[in-house]
Parts: sequence; structure tokens; C-alpha cells
Amino acid sequence: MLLTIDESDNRPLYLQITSQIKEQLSSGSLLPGSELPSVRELAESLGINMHTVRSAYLKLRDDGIIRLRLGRRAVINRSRQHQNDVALETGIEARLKEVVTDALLTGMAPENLRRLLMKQLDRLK
Amino acid sequence: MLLTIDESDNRPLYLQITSQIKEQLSSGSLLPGSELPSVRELAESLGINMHTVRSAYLKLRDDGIIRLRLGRRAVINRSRQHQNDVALETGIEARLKEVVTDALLTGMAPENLRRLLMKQLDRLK
Amino acid sequence: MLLTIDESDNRPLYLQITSQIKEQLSSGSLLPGSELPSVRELAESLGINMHTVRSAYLKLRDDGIIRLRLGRRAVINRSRQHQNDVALETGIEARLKEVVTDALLTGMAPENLRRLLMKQLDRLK
Amino acid sequence: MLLTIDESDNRPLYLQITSQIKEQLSSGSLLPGSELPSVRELAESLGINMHTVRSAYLKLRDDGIIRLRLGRRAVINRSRQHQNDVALETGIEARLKEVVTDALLTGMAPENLRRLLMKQLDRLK
DNA sequence: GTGGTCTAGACCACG
DNA sequence: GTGGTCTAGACCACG
Repeated sequence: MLLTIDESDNRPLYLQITSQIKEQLSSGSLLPGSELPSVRELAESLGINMHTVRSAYLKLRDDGIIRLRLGRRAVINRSRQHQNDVALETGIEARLKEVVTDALLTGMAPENLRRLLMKQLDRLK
Repeated sequence: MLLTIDESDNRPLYLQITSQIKEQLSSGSLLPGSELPSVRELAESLGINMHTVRSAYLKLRDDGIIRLRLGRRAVINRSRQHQNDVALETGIEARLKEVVTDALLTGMAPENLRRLLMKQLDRLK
Repeated sequence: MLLTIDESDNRPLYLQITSQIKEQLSSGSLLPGSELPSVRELAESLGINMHTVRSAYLKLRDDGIIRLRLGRRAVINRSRQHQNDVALETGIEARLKEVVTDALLTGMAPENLRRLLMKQLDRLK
Repeated sequence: MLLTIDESDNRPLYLQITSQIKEQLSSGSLLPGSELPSVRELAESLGINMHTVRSAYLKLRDDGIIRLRLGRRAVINRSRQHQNDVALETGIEARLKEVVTDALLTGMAPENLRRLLMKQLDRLK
């Protein structure tokens, strides 16, 4: 488990944790069925409070990523529900649009933005 | 100025305002040099608190979108500073990556996600 | 809002709160669209910690009962998603079975148990 | 003794054990006076910790279901104390009410819920 | 005023 | 050892 806290990141600590875990899952460096470190272990290794790590784990559980059971470590869920509903798609599209608009308005050159989008498209192959 | 509050939108009110203004700017329905409604006017027409509109305007100013002067209406900035720095690009890339990862982990079909990304690429032409 | 903490109840405090709010919703004494007391208010009136009330609210949000937004009070959701899936039904059936089995094994007279079940059936009319 | 651990069941292991034993008792496939497997045996056959099985047996004893004696196997109690007290009935009623409320609030169709309740009524005949 | 995040520390319940 | 609940208190972000 290689997680880091980025002091310059504006997002709350617990969301930094969830997003890093999600990325590791997505990249394959973390596999379904494997265990996460215990709340206390991870808190200590990151130098933050136990409850903050717990918030991250609760969020991951609510997102359907992990499973929490009393007395056991958190486990990455095996089954992912392939929810193909419109609500999800609408939300993702709105977020993408927002990022692209922000990039353009803050003066990012279109060619650079195109390159970044292509990079994400490459992840889907 | 056609702005609306979406009660079903989970984002804070002030961000709903900034993102709509940004979109109008980006689409050309709002032009550099033009004036925004006064804080009081906009708050009243939207039925929300003046503080909230004020927060939105402050955010737009911090994003370099508008100019605020005491006793005058907010004005859309003419010059867009072409800040091509690495920091900006890194931030945009991280946000794009986050959205794509979320989409994949919540089970969106890659072909649908590809379609959404292509749609954004089209905006750059 | 009439909520009470029952010291003799074994369940955690936050679940006592959620179940009372659910019952009031179900009985019609609490209506969709109405506001819940603020976390701090309810905590004070119950003589418990703010965070405990917050846990209850978070659970209600996860159950799709209320909506939480920064700076605003919690609001009872209007739309209820009519999820008719098998998983839900299986879970409810298992819980019903468990209660009935427990009643029988601890010696409750079948005629009394029948009466209790009839009482619940009456709620569905 | 046919007990199984269901990994997809969210309840603690010891409660999975007690509920299965209760069901077998209730269905007649386990009879008063018969012996349960030793803690060690059951733990091994289920591939779980001895403490966990021990917790289950203690719970069953507290519920008046079995009798534990040092150095001997647990035995299903013959006499069921017909405790007709109000406390018991109140507890059962509260649990029934909770399940029915949950079903209604999560959107289960009343006709389906009625069917489930009828099914339990059938067990009392 | 209201919810959101974080820390610190205690004690309980399950394995 | 591990997650779950609760308290106490601080400070931040939104309306």
C-alpha cells in the first residue's frame, strides 16, 4: 500500500485517500479480494488520525469499492455492479464538461487540452 | 443573464452560479467586457442569499474571470492570461483522471465513456 | 420533532435516532420536504454528542431518506426510488424469519405472535 | 450438524451460527436433548476461530437454547420456559415493526410485503 | 447558523 | 488485533 498525503492538495484528507485507492484499483496495482491496511496502521503510516482514515473507508464502502466487517480488515469487493443508468452518465458528462471549460477559461492552449483528453482515451483501450 | 438554481444539484449554490457563468462565457452567450448583474439583483432574481452570490463573484475573480470594483458592477475580463504553466496542466490532468477513474469503477461501459470524451474533444475544434 | 433516547435499548444511539425518524416518516407524522432539526440542536435536546446525531443523519442519507447540503438543514427526500429487486426482498424475508423464529424459540405463544403479525399486516392497508 | 458460513452475509459470524442452529431447532431437524459439536470441532469444520464458535454458544445459552457444562458438550435444552412476559412481546413487536418500516421506506411494494408476512403466518399453523 | 473535516482519546464488540 | 460507537472540542466552508 503506497499512499501519500499531499499538503498542497486542497481536497480533504479522506478524499485524497479514497482517490488514491481508486486509482490503484483502476491501474491494477490493487486487486479485488485483497485486504486494505487496518485503519490504525494506515493512520499511523500517514501521520493522521484514525478517524480520518475511517472516513475514507466508509466512503469507499458507500461507493461499493470495499467491504467492512467487524473484527476483520477491509476487503476490496470482487463484484462490480455494472450500472448503466442515465443518472451516472449525466453526472460524469457534467464533470468532464466542467473540467474542460475550466481549462479553456484559464487559458490552457487547446492543443494541450486535446493531448490530455487523448491520454485519458488511451486508458480505455 | 439567464441563471437557474437546480435544487437537485448537490453542489453548493455558489458553484452552480460560477459554473453557469463560465459555461455562458465559454459558449459565447456572455462576452468579455460585459457587465454582470449586481449581487443584490442576482440574489433576488434567484431567490437566494446575497452572501451566496457574493461568494460566487469572489470565486470568479480569483479564477481571473471577472473584475470587481467598489460601487461598480462586475465586469467580464477582456484579457485572458495565457498561463501555460505546469501547475495548471497538472491540476486539469488530475481532475480528468479522477472523473475517468470514477466512471470506470462505478461500472460505466468503456464505449460510453469514450463517447463522452470524444464529445469534449469536439469542443476544441 | 419528538425523539427520545432509550437507555435500556441495546442498539447504538445513532440507530435509535434513525429508526425513530423512519417510523415518524412511515406514520406520516414527518413529511417529505420538511426539515430535520440541525445536528447541534438535536444533539443538545437529546443530551448526546453532535457527532452521534451526525452519524444518524449520514445513515439516513445513505438509506436515501434525507438529503444533506452544506450550510442547510437536512431535508426529507421527496422521491423514493421504488426498487423492486430481489436482493431487497430476500433481506427483508430473512429478517422477518429471524424475528419469528426467535419469538417461537423463546417461548412466545403462537397465538400472540399471530396477533403481532396481523398488526403489521394492518399497516399495509 | 450442517452449518455453513456465508461470506456474502454481512452479519457477524457468531450470529450466522446461532441463527442457523435456531432455524434447525425450529424446523425440527435438531432436537431437544441432542448434543452440539464441540467448540473445537465446529470451529475446525467451519474454518473459523474457536472464539467465534464459543461466542455463538454463549449467546445460545443466554437465549436459553442450550446448556453448557465444563468438559461436556453443549446440549439442547428440553424445557422451553414459556416466558409470556410483556418485555419479550414488546421486543418482538418492535423488531417486526422495524423490518416492516424499512421495507416500506426502501420502496418495497405493499403487496409483496404482505406476501412475506403471510408466509410467516403460515409457519404458525 | 449549519453542515463538513479533523484531532484525541476512550471503550465496546467481534475474530 | 480489528472495526464500531461515543464523547469533546476545534476550525473550516457555505448560506
